[in-house]
Amino acid sequence: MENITEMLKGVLEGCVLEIISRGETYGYEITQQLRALGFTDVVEGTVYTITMRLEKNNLVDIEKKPSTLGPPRKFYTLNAAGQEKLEAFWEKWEFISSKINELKQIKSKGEGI
Amino acid sequence: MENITEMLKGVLEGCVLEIISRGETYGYEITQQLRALGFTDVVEGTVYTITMRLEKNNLVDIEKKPSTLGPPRKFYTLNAAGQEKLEAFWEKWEFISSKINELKQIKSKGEGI
DNA sequence: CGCTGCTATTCTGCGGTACTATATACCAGT
DNA sequence: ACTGGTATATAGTACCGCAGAATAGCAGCG
Repeated sequence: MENITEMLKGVLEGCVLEIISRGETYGYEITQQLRALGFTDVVEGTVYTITMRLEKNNLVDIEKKPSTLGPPRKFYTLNAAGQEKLEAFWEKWEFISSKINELKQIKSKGEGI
Repeated sequence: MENITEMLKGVLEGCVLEIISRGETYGYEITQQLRALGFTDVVEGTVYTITMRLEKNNLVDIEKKPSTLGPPRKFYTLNAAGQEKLEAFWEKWEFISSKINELKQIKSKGEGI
């Protein structure tokens, strides 16, 4: 999918929160999971800026662990604030999603508002 | 709904395209339709920047008509390029929407990817 | 040992988008 | 004259995802 970057704004962070909420994980793995999901063009740098933001806003706890496959990994887990943020994300998504689909349905029915 | 602004990026333009596609309309009316849809915090300035962008990218045709209720209105209609852009928007929306809902379903099922 | 390749984090600057706030214009009602 | 609704226009700000590169650690190969 080409050029979806603008539509990912505000959405990608929510995805990262959701992925972290499923269990302790680190930046590189998050990137790969996003790619597996279908967002194939997501690069490490993008995820990094998001995790940095989560750190800055105190939404995650951090633990550094050594790896046999390279440099040490920074593992993230959601804290209480992060959980709240995640729930807020899903509420916002529900809201916007329903509104857009409403608009789309009106489209298919060919009616005005 | 509070602070959904970041998640509206890239989406709002698509909504405006869709609204215009239903028939000739102008900035102020578009704003009101978006509010009626549920995006209550959208203001004229925001819509204006979008319509300006549509103009700049040659996605709309413009016709100025007098109004008895105030200054003249600038009516917009989609041209061929605008129609294409609109279709591309819905495709992107379908894509992202399905991916996010997939993530959400995994969430509710409590499974990993 | 030097090279390549994979894993993994970090840093910086950029472009695009919505929002804020304000100015301007026109008309109707009081 | 003044307020309020309609309507377009503009400058400035904040935020987010992305590109691109640097750095680090380990394994395998010739």
